[in-house]
Amino acid sequence: MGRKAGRSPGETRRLLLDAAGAIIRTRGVSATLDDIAQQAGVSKGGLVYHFASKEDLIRALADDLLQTFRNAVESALDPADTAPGRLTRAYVRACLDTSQDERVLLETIALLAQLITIPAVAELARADAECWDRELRADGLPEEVLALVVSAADGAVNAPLWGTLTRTANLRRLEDQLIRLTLSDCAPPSSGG
Amino acid sequence: MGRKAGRSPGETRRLLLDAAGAIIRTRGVSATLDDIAQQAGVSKGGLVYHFASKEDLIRALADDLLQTFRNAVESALDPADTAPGRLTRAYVRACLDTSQDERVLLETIALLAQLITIPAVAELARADAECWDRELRADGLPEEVLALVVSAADGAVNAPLWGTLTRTANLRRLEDQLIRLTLSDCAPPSSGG
DNA sequence: GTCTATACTGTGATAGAC
DNA sequence: GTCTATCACAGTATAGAC
Repeated sequence: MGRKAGRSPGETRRLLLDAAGAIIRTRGVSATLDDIAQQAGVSKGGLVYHFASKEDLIRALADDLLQTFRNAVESALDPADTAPGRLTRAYVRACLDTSQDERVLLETIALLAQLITIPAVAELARADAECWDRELRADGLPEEVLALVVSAADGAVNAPLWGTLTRTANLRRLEDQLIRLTLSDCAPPSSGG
Repeated sequence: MGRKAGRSPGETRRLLLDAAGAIIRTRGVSATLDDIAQQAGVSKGGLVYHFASKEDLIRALADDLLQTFRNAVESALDPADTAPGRLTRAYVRACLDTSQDERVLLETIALLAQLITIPAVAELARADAECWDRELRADGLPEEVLALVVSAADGAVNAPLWGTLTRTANLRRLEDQLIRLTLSDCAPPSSGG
């Protein structure tokens, strides 16, 4: 039995991670390792070689997704924006971004919510949330504004999780409202664009 | 084998539902039917008699939790409040309610997020979300205010899902902010209680 | 009609062949 | 380093006691 693969271990890992994301998005966390391995073009044993257990695979996938979100926020940072609330505005833009085809980020969150079932992932998410809390608090915004804006952004991101169908136009308007809230304590929500 | 139980079928069902909630809260959706049955004091076969499959059990549990939230909002309705946004304010109060011991509601949401893994539950949640959307839109609030307030409330409810530890004082302040937003288009978030 | 006991099926995990 | 063979156990289905 056994064969050497025509690719590097790192490539196989990424292949398996992407396959896991695709399969679990469709069939939920109860998707079998067989299915995931097949999607990646390796055997089940091959998968288990790279990820000691299903939990290990899912934990790595969650880590990958958390990092993807962090990258999205970083990309949303406006270099010209140096005012207090700079990071918060990037956070809002990343959360409500509708430019990506098929709302990749929203799907990512929905997938993450599935993974969070696993205790190891929950712990990962907790540490990540704590990190965000620290960074956002240091962003220079009044606490009340920060709490309101971040809660709303989080709510919008979580909406698809609960089956709420959010239309692009509504997300854009909410994004504008939230950005305005970070720029002044009292932005009239009724004069929205 | 077999025995008549010293209780009605309905009581057994509720016993099993409560047990499922308790066990799944602790061990996740991967909790075994054996564990749940044992917690309820019946055999695994007995459980399967009342709920044809694990999916069926989880679907019933989700339905029960959705109804619990709906009841919470109804209880939060202020009889003296007849102004536009009446339902929205109850929704906010129910979402941010910290009076219940151990934040039962927040735990309920976290549990629901676990259950939503199952496709049948996702469909249930979608229908429920659509229902809320319809009712809240008919609540007489400007669309921009509604979207902002509901998103923020949803975000606060979902926060524990992501491991964010929300302190009671912060939730109270956010609740005040959101209620004020439903009463005027421009409530200064900085004068919070 | 309700339930217990138990056998069946398929999944995740492991040991070891190549 | 990769994969096959196999094991242990969870979810499901069924038989039959009350």
